[in-house]
Amino acid sequence: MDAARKYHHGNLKEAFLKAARDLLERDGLGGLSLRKCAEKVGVSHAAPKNHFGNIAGLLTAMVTTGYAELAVMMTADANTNADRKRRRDQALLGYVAFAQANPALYDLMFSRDRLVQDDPDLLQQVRACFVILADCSAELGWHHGSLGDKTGKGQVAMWSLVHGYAQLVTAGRFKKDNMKGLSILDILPIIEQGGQN
Amino acid sequence: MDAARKYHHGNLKEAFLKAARDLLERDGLGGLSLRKCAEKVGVSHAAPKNHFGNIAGLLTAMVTTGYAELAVMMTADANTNADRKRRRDQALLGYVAFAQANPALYDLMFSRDRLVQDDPDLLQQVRACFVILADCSAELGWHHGSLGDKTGKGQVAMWSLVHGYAQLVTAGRFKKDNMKGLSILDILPIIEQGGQN
DNA sequence: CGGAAATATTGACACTGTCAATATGGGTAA
DNA sequence: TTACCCATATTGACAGTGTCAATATTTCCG
Repeated sequence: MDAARKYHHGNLKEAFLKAARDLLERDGLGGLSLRKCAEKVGVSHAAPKNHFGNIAGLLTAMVTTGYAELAVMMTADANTNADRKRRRDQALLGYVAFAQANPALYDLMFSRDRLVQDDPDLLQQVRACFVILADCSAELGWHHGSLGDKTGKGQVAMWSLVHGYAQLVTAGRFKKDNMKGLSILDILPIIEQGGQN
Repeated sequence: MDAARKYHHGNLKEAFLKAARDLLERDGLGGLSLRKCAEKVGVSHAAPKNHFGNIAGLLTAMVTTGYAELAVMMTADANTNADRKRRRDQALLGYVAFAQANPALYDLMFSRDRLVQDDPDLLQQVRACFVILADCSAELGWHHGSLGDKTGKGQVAMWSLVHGYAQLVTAGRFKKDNMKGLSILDILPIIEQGGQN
């Protein structure tokens, strides 16, 4: 039997996730509800309970796929033979591009009280993204950061900078004329040794 | 007549803001509702409408006071004769301290779809905080940033770094052993020229 | 004093998440 | 095939939510 038609409806879980994703980016988090998802998919209002338990479970599952996509965006051209600096730049550009393409989802990915914070799948995907970022900080010219860095300063700085930049950009906080054209790569040199590039 | 007893109830607006603030930090954003605020204050469930219009108005007013408090935290000892570097450090420490003391409120202060984004009072308080941060970036040794900087790179980098750090810290994202003891001042040298201090 | 305006209450409505009870269908062992 | 079990889905109900219109109450001010 077709794996996509294994249940009464089919892959209802994935259908819910897709519906929720659409509603989230179209109407924002306030426009997303379990009942709207169910109606959009064409099932009863209580159907999500079987697959996600409650709304936190649905949001957590959706956010988990978000982190997976974020990792993909950061490593999209890692198979090319680009040099390390170019791969690092691509990862950071991919990070910001993901946030800009999915602003409401990105916000939700850092929400504290709407998710199941200790969900194993979620934690795994978060860690995967962090590892990629840690590699980026290791490839900077900082005298602090490296992959084997015991202080962790490089990772904390890189994680903070790119997350803060992504969140503020998607929130429209950089609208002044002298900030409008900047990208993450424009401000990255500031955090390298002496702004050497 | 007493200004605090000018209306039927008294300063109901401020009473609502205080109740909302308490509920927010106690039960999180999910535990905050207009009706709970009204019950906590001792008035009817529709009373908030007269003062805030809707719940977005209440949250916006609360967030606006949050930005005002953030500005105070950043400039707490500005009247002392501390040197510029010390004032800059105090501003950044105050910023992070505010976020850690009010994690749920800090999150809400950067929410996109629960606030009235174009509220004049809100925009004014946000700008006031940004100006203080811009001063901090100007007092760094960067060859890019200064108050008269036309590129804005220094301000964007500083704003991104401290916001990202504050949000990630309050979200508990820096729990690995090599990150636990770090403060914003520990990672700040990384973004200065050559990490000279 | 008396009307006007600000402020607060009441009642209603649609919408939400969640739960218990029930129904439906597929998978599987006999 | 048949009969059963269990995963899956529906139904109906409930408390809680924000918002609104209509009404009531208090304060302000000419």
